[in-house]
Amino acid sequence: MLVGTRGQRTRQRLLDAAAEVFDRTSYHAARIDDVVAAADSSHGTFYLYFSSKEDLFEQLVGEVATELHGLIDELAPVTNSARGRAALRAWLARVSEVYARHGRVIRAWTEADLSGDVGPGRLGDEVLTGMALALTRRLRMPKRSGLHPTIATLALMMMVERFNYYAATGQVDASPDELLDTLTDVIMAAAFG
Amino acid sequence: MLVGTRGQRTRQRLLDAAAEVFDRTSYHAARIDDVVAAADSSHGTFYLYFSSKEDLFEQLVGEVATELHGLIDELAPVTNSARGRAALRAWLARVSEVYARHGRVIRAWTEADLSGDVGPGRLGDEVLTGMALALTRRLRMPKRSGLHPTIATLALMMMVERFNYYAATGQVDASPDELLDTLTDVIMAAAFG
Amino acid sequence: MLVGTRGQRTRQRLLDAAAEVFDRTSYHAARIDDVVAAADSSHGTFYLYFSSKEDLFEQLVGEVATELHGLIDELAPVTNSARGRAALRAWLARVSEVYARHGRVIRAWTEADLSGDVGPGRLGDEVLTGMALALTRRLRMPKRSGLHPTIATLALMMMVERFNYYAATGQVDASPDELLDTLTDVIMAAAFG
Amino acid sequence: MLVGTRGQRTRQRLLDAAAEVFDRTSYHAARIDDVVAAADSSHGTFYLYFSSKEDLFEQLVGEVATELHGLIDELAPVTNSARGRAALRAWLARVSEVYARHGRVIRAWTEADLSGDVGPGRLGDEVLTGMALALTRRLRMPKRSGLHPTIATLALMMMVERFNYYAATGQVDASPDELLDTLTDVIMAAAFG
DNA sequence: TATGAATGAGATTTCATTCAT
DNA sequence: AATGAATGAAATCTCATTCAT
Repeated sequence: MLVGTRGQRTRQRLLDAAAEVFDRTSYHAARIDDVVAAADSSHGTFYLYFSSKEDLFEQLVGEVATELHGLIDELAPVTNSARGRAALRAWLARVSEVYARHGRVIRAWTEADLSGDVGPGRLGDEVLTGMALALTRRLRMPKRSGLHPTIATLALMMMVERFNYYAATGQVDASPDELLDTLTDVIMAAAFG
Repeated sequence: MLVGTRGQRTRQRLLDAAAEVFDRTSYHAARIDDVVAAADSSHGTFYLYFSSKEDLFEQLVGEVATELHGLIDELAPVTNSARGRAALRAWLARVSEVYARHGRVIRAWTEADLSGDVGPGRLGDEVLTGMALALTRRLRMPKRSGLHPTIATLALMMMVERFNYYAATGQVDASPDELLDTLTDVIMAAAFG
Repeated sequence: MLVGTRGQRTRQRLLDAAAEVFDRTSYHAARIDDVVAAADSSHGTFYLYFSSKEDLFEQLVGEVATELHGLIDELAPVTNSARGRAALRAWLARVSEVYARHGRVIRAWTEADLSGDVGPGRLGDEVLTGMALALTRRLRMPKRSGLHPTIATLALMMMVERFNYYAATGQVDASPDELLDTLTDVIMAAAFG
Repeated sequence: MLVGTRGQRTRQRLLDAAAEVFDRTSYHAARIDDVVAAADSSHGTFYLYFSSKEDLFEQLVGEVATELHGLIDELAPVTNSARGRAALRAWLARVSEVYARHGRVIRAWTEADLSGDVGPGRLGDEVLTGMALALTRRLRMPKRSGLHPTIATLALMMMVERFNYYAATGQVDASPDELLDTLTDVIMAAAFG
């Protein structure tokens, strides 16, 4: 379904094409030429909507980062109960869903050289830390567990992130349900024993 | 300590310089020019020892991959006991130590576009799967745990890998001991409750 | 005061905007984009009134060239007398006035690459030579002065042109009166000693 | 006669070719492609010696500006005498000689868009003002002449500059001697009557 | 009469690789 | 064994002009 003015549709076509090209190759290997060819557009048009290749990438990543960031506050309290487990699993499902939908972009994001100060920053820095913090707040770990709360949840979120990343890029041989169950189980087991 | 013939020392200087440059920037952003400048050498000399930029990278990564691969068989059985915990922690320490020593190269390896068939392949494919397999074999999880053995250990290894990666690149605010304790605790808790 | 049909007003808006943009930058650096933005118009509209960027420039310069050309015949005879001096000064004042009013366009004209056969030609070729000729005819230099009549007046007109140019673009630190007096004095002194 | 290392000769070949191309066309119309073709070199080589097209131009202009600047202090006192006239003429001859040798570059310099703060600056600003100052100091004008000393000499230097410029670019129909005599005569007449 | 999205030829610049010394 | 000048294919980016609305 095409929406928006002609310009907006052209811009979206370029974004979609870029996502596809970044996926096929990588941020550095992708050429503007490939993107405009995939979008059936032209160089001139490209620079009408993006000031540079880097700008295109940032706009692309920006969308995904915003979506992931929005998940941070959506985790319900997770207690050692069937209800708690369900809440955690549902949240992980939402995370997975974002990865499934934007896997190609996240892949390029992870691989891109964004070590400079500009750009959306590394995946692990803001979004990952934010999600780990959500887990820290919501996961009602018993005191006696002996786990360092913030470090342990950060580690667990890294597991979640990496696993979804590999799953989204087809490098893990497991069904979505197995994946979700396993992640949920590991986190519940780590938190509540 | 300088060893080897003049040629061997020159080759090593280039390898060291490449590691430094890859760390400062990234595989794609790094130029031969930067490498030879850092090594106080010249373009001509570079191509005496490496057939291409990719060849340089492969030789660099090869050393680390070999070392990580060697760790696969060194994990002792991990039972739900103080001894089992100690064995796991010791192994994780060795993994961390490799990351600490070669973090810059692993970082470039992870970020590089090696999706083609050439090169040492992705970190997750061979080495990570191999280490997960080792964990599967050595971690004596009770049947009743409900965890899917291979998938769960793969997830845990992803956690280990990512955490060490972030730690090696200075992006995690935790001491080496805290890091190791946390990883060990989470794995023990996940496996034995 | 807005005059003419809507179309004529639009054309004038574009001409005014072009004069402003040429002044800010230069003929080559000025982009159609800048002109239509300054005129609050659009690319499509621009090409309704001008067939090309060069056409715009020619129309712009044409006005000024016509005006300067008209001055050629307006110089009264200049004798070695107060009246002669006054005639010369009045004429120079008119030249200065044109420069003051159209300085920005003349500046672009002077700097533009119009070495081709098209366009209004170089400032020095037609207009400047014509004005020098007027000076030659009107300046009643005594035979004994030893000056080569046509070459000397050409040189003096170059002085006039350059000085007005620098003055119009604010690069000379002198009042209009000082400027006129100096030019008049130099020419009178050169011609009559 | 080719001198210097291979690199220095290549750089000089590129500078010479650039002077030729700037002359044939103009700064803006000249393409790197033309320059390297004229120098029988390549794009890569070009950027070995110049960081950009602008840099090339600045290096080219720098040489000429330095040479012109060097003339500032070489003017001997000019009194109302045959000796003074000879001193002035000799100095003007040196100025003309620089214009004859570097006319093509000065032409490009004058036409180039150097209104920004970077670059060697406009011809009139430093060099021209400097030469006018030299004239002010050296030209022993009688008090009673009524001329404004600094403004009048600035005007005269503008005449000198423009005239040499047109002569160097073949737009004036006069022999070098006529040119020099005329400029000398006009300045002497203006200063001493 | 006006618009502005689209175009594409052509410009500048980069960098892995070669080769004469 | 080492050098570094030279290369050129290929990348990014610009902008005068066109055209559908």
